[in-house]
Amino acid sequence: MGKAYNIMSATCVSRVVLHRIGARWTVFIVNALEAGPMRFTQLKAHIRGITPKALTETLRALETDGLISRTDLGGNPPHVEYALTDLGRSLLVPLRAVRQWAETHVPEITAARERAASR
Amino acid sequence: MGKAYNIMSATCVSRVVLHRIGARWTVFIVNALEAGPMRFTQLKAHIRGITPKALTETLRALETDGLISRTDLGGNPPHVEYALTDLGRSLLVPLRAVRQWAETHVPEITAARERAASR
DNA sequence: CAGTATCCAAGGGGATACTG
DNA sequence: CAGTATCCCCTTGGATACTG
Repeated sequence: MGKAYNIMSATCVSRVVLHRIGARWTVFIVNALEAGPMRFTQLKAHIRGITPKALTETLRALETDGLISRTDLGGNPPHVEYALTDLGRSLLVPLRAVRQWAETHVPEITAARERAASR
Repeated sequence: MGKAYNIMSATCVSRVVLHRIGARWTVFIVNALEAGPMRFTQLKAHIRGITPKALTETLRALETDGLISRTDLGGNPPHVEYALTDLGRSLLVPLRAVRQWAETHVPEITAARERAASR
């Protein structure tokens, strides 16, 4: 790993990033926001199966790390918009690399699993 | 996402890959094996803090997906070697992209967290 | 609309001890 | 050496209902 960071540390940022990316809903949200800002309910509708609780938690986590922004436009009924920050948008690059890899190697992974299952 | 795969599916391979990468010990093992094959105890010593249970589980999972190979060389005491497969080695590429991103953006993430914490 | 509040189940992961 | 076997905790995440 990079000499400046200790990958074994629980607080190592690489680790945290990996973990956040691997979290249940992160990529869905980041991906949804790639097209532009979205409101809470829009996201909930777009990401089928997510509960408000999970959506809130993931949004807060992403906001904490500066990957998305939350803008309260006030009014009644409320109007809140979530958007990718520049930092969040830059994350799309490595994310695409992973997805690319995953899609390229689906056959190999599937084959490996079937081999493992039939044993 | 790629048109051929349904990312919302629980069994979507992209999802599983992300999850596996994000798992606690995966990157440690993959990274350790980059230098060459290793034995169980070598890995355990190299990856400080890992318990035999966690090591076994992660190795099995990686083997199931065809990312590493397990070779029993027999004998007594036993001699088992783990190595990256070609597939596993290819995973190093997107993994490096993520790490690169993480290390590049450490300052921004840290700053965002401190901003979030002081509120 | 944009969330909170609860409750609950599953399992990931750690600590420790033991074995073929 | 290369694992198993337990036990236990605690976080993640789902379901459901409610609110300013």
